[in-house]
Amino acid sequence: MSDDSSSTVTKQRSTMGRKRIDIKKIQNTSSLQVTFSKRRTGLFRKASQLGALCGAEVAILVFSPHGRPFVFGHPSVDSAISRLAGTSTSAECMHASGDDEETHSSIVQSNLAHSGTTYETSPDKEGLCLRLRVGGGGSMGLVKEETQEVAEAWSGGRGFWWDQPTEKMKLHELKQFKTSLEDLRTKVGMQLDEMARRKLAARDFLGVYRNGSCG
Amino acid sequence: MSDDSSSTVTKQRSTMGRKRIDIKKIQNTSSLQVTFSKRRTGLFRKASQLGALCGAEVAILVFSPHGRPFVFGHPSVDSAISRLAGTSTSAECMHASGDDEETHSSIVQSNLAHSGTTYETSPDKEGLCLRLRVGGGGSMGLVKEETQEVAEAWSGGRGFWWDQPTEKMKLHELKQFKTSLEDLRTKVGMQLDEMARRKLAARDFLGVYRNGSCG
DNA sequence: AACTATTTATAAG
DNA sequence: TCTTATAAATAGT
Repeated sequence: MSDDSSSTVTKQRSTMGRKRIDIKKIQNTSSLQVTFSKRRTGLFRKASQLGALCGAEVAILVFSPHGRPFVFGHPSVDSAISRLAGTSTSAECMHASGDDEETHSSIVQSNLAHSGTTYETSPDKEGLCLRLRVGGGGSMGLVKEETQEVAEAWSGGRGFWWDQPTEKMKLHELKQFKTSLEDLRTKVGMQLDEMARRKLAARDFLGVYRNGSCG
Repeated sequence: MSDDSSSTVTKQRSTMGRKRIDIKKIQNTSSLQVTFSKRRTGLFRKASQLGALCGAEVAILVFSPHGRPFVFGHPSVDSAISRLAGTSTSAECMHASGDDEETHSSIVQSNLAHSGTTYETSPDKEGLCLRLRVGGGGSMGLVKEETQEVAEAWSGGRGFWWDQPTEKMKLHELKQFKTSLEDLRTKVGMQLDEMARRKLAARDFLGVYRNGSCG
């Protein structure tokens, strides 16, 4: 607006700006990687916002085209899926558990990939660290060692600790994840039973009232 | 630009436009619901785009603040999580399986909630329906019944079929989901073993070369 | 990784 | 649900 206006100096745009793209598989390998990276980040950001704004439980699993797994959970990496499982069983209980002591502000993100484990937290980084310490129950004798590595990474000062290649923490995460999955599977199984039970109950109900006045 | 310009008629803006918001829990119940709905839709859209653009496998679980579960999977509802599990085992196999016959164009969405099971597809609704027919293997003798209900819902014409209260299909989905989870758990367990194995290998490697010239 | 023109998502109404 | 003004995400460089 406030430039010299009528000059003929056609100022070169530094970029062509964003272009519209078709939503179909990107063929160029390098741009695919860039896009995947950007969009996965964006997806996780959106998920964390959904969790924070609405108090929703969110879990995302993404496998990159190369096969690397990425996991996102709100409100925390090691509890999101299990909490999700916990609330998934019965809708009746959910209203209550959905609102209690949510750590809405925490944004947690985990890459289980070879590229290294990553976590991000907004405010309560210490809370996350603590959570990691408390961790999986430690019956495998590795938890302490992992915790140590986490702690060291934290106190490192320069560079974010999630940039450290922490093989041990990846193991830790996977253990958590596995446990959570087992829990979730159990809960889903219970819900199946519950639904089967209700179906039978409904059948009985319909049987009893099939000539009744409740229609 | 081309309106009567110098008139003093200050045209009322129909809206104040979008406003910036803090990412913290929305207190107003109704706006929370609206926001949850919009943003969950947006999240699923982003996920489907990520899947389509990059050939990534994506699974999302969301529990609304009210406790209703929503599931998204790419490339399809009943296969996404299991495919995810299938590709999660070894990175080597993934590159291959990531590219074959992806139904990138399909956007599939499922609500397991009481509000009724919902699916959405962009182009290949019939493909989805077919997929549902082929479904879980049917050793429980319920699949056929479920399929029937799906088919009926489809042919209903007016109103989207996912508005139908299809208790049976929810059962179907849950079965699929449970199976997928079992598979995924198994695969995660295998990956744990794999990582443990690699760690030992690395230790051996480091042991062998601890005095070598590779540093 | 940073930049920016543009598209896309979405808060309000 | 529909619209609109604006914020936010992101494609291409």
